[in-house]
Amino acid sequence: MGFLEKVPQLDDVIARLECAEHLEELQTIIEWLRDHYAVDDMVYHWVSSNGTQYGCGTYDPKWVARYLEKGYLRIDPVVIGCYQRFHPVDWKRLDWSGKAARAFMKDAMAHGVGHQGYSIPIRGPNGQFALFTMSHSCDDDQWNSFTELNRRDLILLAHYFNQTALMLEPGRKPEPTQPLSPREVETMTLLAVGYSRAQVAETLAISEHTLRVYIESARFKLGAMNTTHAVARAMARGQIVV
Amino acid sequence: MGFLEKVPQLDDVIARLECAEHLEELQTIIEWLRDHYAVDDMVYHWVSSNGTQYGCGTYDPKWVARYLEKGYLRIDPVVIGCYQRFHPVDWKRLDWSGKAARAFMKDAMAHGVGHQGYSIPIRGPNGQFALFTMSHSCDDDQWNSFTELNRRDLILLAHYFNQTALMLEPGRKPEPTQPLSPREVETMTLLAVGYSRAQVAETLAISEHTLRVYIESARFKLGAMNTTHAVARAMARGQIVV
DNA sequence: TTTCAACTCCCCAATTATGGCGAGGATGAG
DNA sequence: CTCATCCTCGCCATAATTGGGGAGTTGAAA
Repeated sequence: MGFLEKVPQLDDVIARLECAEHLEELQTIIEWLRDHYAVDDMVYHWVSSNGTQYGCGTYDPKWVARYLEKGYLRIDPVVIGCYQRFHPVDWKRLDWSGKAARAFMKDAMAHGVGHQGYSIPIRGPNGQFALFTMSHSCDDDQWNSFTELNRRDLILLAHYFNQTALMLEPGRKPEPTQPLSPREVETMTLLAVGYSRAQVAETLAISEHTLRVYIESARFKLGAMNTTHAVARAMARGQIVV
Repeated sequence: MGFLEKVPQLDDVIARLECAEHLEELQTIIEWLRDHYAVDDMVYHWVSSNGTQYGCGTYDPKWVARYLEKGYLRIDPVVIGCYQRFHPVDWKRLDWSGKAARAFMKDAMAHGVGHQGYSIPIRGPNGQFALFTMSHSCDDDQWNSFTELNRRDLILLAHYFNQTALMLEPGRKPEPTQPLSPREVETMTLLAVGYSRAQVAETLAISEHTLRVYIESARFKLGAMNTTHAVARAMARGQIVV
């Protein structure tokens, strides 16, 4: 029997997610889900611009604090593995070799994290990255039947959950994106694919002096310190497609 | 009545998607869907590293050729709009002001693209970006009832479809991502957020000479021409989180 | 134990990017 | 018609980046 199979209220959950306006609501919903479906933990948890982890669902606060303090974000095979993947993934299929990873797992289990887990990666338009995770301490058979039977529900849930979480993410909204002019976009794009200023000027058939005007105005619009920063921001904000 | 509402075979479709190994299969499935659910067009369509559009579902090949030739990828409000969004979006809610956008729409409709549309953005781990689009020529009321009733099915479908399309995307796989060392990652990350070399060196408490070694080796590993290019590639490949 | 990758430091000269200045024509929105 | 924005071009001096060398230590994996 799957855990979520018996959830006719999935619609209600999604409806609540769709109109959620604060992170606290996500917390409430996720705790409700956990309690009703006997999963040890259901967690949304996301990573963003500076590698910060903003939200953490129902993990023990002590564990969350330790996780952040120890910088586990850059060690945790779940985060690292999902960051490069398209698909939802069972923790067992991740790469747990490596000393740091094993030490991390040991520490996690000492803090009450289940040894079975399933995480679904979702990405936002500006490089935001979120995980929706379920964990449990049951045996392999039970766990497999859970994930196999309910993948579809879980994906839908994760999709709504993470989308909501990413949209509500603090510190993202007050970044008004000033549009770049077509020439500026071309300039930034060519720089991003490795052209030097001289090459870009030649490609666009303009003088290098003119090119500089574009770079500087783009840098200004993007609030960037230098060309590299400007290109990085333009990419991160989706203003250029590279 | 929704279009997809009557689709008990959704499960079959997803099962086929899950085991698809070639792009042709997606084409087949999408044509089947279109025929059965009376949507003028169902399209998967994706954008990638160099802004190329690799796959295009069931649009008229003439239109696809024209689209590519004219560089509509950088004009199309559907692509531009969805690229910055989390949520599925109705074409009506996009920004169609601007001369280029209107000219594009006119051209599109002249080539048989419906005036109603709904697109769902999905992203992959390395900056890949895909759209799953449905279009139709019905009136607003019919269209609204379609999108409102079936959003959930569509999202699931889009999720599987785009994920599959992105995974099968040609030209992505043979790009072996050479891992960056921790120091290199730190270097690239700090450069991406606007630090100059001197500032990065100071932050990492190493000499600027050492820093140069990292930058150069990262550039080498990433196959980049210069620092800006290296940072752009590292970002695009998800090797740094900015 | 050896080997390999990562981390650290140094020099010099050439190339490239940047900062600040000014200026004219085209185009589209109000 | 006017204002704003975009596109285009120029100069000069300074600051920053890059290319090409070489070399020692540590630590983990084979």
